[in-house]
Amino acid sequence: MITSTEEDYIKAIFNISQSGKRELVGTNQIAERMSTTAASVTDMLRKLNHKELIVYEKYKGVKLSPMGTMQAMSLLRKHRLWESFLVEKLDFAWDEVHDIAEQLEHIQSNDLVNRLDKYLGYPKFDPHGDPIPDAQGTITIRNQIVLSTMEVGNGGLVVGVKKHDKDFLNHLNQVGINIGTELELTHKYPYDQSIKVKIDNSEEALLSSEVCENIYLKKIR
Amino acid sequence: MITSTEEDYIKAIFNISQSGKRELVGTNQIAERMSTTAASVTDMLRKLNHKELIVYEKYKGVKLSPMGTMQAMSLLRKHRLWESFLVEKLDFAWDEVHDIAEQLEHIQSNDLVNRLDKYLGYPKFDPHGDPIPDAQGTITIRNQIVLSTMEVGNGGLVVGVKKHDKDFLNHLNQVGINIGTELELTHKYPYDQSIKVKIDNSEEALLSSEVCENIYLKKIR
DNA sequence: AAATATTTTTAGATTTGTCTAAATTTATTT
DNA sequence: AAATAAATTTAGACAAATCTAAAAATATTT
Ligand SMILES: [Mn+2]
Ligand SMILES: [Mn+2]
Ligand SMILES: [Mn+2]
Ligand SMILES: [Mn+2]
Repeated sequence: MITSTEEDYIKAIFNISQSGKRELVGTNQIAERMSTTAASVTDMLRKLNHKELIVYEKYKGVKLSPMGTMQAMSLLRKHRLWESFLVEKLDFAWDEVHDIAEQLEHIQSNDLVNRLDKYLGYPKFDPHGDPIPDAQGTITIRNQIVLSTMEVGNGGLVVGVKKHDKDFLNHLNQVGINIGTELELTHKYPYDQSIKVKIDNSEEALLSSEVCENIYLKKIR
Repeated sequence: MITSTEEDYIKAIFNISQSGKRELVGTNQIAERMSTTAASVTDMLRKLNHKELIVYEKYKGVKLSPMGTMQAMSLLRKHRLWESFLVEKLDFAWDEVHDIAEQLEHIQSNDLVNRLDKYLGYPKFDPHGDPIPDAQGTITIRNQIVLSTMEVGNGGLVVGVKKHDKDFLNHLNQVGINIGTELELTHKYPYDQSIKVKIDNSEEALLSSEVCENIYLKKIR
């Protein structure tokens, strides 16, 4: 048995190790992600280690064990399937679903998640373009580049976003960018790394480097 | 803020006071329903009383306050809408949904439950025939009688069941009774209050008094 | 009305997840 | 390499929800 608090820690460890470069995740990183104290994290790490969900050496840092990784996949699967349900079936916007999915992912029932998967038509990606692990925990990998690394003159389709917070997604809504939007890079300003893009072959928009670093594209030319 | 444990106690108090005759609910009744000890219940009653969700006098028993009743309605609404979703959309059987809904009812989001309601087409009753409170907490009352009180020669449509446990619902499945099934009472055995019914105008079945006391009918003649 | 039985509450512990403050270890500077 | 800074762990405490055993209140029986 794993508690939903433990599940949240597992997910935090997975997310941090995905986004960062180092293999081992630090106590303070987890504390910041979970909005808690380093002391609380140490307590929990001891517990997760005892349950063999993580590999942990005092002062060295932590990584998920094979069992922990499976748990993380199961959680991502549930989180992303529920987000897909909320957007596809209940007409939520992509910036409204994260907090609700954060609760729904803890519902315990394998039957439920598999039926939900079937009901949604076995989607491969969630409303933010993140891959949905299948029932075996396997993830579809997609060819994608970060917008900030693209050259002037090239273009692509928006397939995902790196950040999921309301403020960022809302900004994209305002600019007119969503999953599936076509972008063509028309100009780069070296001074602050901001860029100009043509959106769906019509209006142009200026995007800050902050924004460019958080948008994934599938190149089309 | 109300915790999901508190929510479960509120629901237990509501359910007990509905099924029983007395207005006030006792500590032991709650303890049995919640599979916990009387001491734990007393602790929680003090807490719920402090939050003004119940009206509580030491040793006297307890009832829901107006605020507590509202909370109970909100919970029933969520529980029953989720059960409807599981059966209508995910093809669960009516005897498989209770435990999952027991978890889903604690998800916090008014927007979610109202969108779910709309998505399901504003159903008035759940898969067990229980009324679903609307967004204002109002319940549709239905004309129904308990099968055990019906006279020989009369008939009706099954509109609900009093118990929700797997074993009981499974038994009904085996006999061929579900919501909407037509029953005609053909014989009563005074010895043990068991009865014979004609199901959907074809086969006959024998039902024990235990079963008859837990089936609600809408009389058709 | 007294004795007995039942129900309910209190007292004192336990587990889980959390916190602050202090101590320890590791990393970085000088 | 010593000093300083940063990261991490330990110590000790707290709130929530639970438990067992004992005490107190209420209900029932004689
Ligand atoms: Mn999310
Ligand atoms: Mn997502
Ligand atoms: Mn139910
Ligand atoms: Mn029901």
